[in-house]
Amino acid sequence: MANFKENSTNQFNKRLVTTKCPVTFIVNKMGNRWKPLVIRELFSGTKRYGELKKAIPAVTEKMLIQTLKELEADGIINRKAMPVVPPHVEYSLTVSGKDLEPVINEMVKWSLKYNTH
Amino acid sequence: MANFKENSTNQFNKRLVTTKCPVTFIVNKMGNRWKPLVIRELFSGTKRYGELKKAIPAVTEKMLIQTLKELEADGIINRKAMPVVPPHVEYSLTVSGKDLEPVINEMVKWSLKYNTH
DNA sequence: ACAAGTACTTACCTAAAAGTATGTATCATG
DNA sequence: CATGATACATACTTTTAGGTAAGTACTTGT
Repeated sequence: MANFKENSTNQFNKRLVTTKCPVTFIVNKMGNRWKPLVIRELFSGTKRYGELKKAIPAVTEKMLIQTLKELEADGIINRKAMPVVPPHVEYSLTVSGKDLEPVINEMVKWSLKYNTH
Repeated sequence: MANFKENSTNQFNKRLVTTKCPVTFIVNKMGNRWKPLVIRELFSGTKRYGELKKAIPAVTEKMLIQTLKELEADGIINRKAMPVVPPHVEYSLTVSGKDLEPVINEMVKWSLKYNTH
């Protein structure tokens, strides 16, 4: 019965790298599967939940909500819920979210140059 | 017994996002836990395997090798093995690897601005 | 009474990423 | 003949990101 201590090491390393490496820091904020697509949608302005869902058909509701919650918790998007029924919720980029544009532009430039599909 | 087809969906979505989203494309190439650290070391010039290991103490040999293999397979680094004993292997950035510098600079800029540890 | 519409929520599950522990090849040197 | 030095390799294990399936809340319209 091997005495595994992987859990602590894994979490320790994750935290270590996230706090010490700025690249990993930003990747954690916007590098998951659906985050870039959501951010991209919001670059063109405020969107409702249903609009985001329609714009990104492959994402499940669970993953979309989860993605939105994380982006909100990280201060990248704003969530504005209208107290009406049926519900009406609007998502938009915060200042730091809009500030991702030059970063993403550089990333896209590199990808277009080196992705020879 | 639920008829799970997650595997195919997961892989399908991964492929979909990687091919359609340039941000995900580049994140897949250099966004794993240890890749940015290795790339950063190589920005300052060619390094031996042992030097990389010493410069990044937290990484295990397995993960370092795996990281180097992937970076090599993706054309981001070069591996030059000298046929001597004990072995002498040198790693360096390729053109596309060096081309990551402006991208990484933008990423670092954003992180330093918004990481209020 | 019940369906429609919108934005979620939750319990459960799988595959992929990361980590552990240990072993390998080769030659020079003491 | 065993040890050191260097750069890996491999079998196994855990954590986590992502996915499935199904349900909830609230009100208006029929």
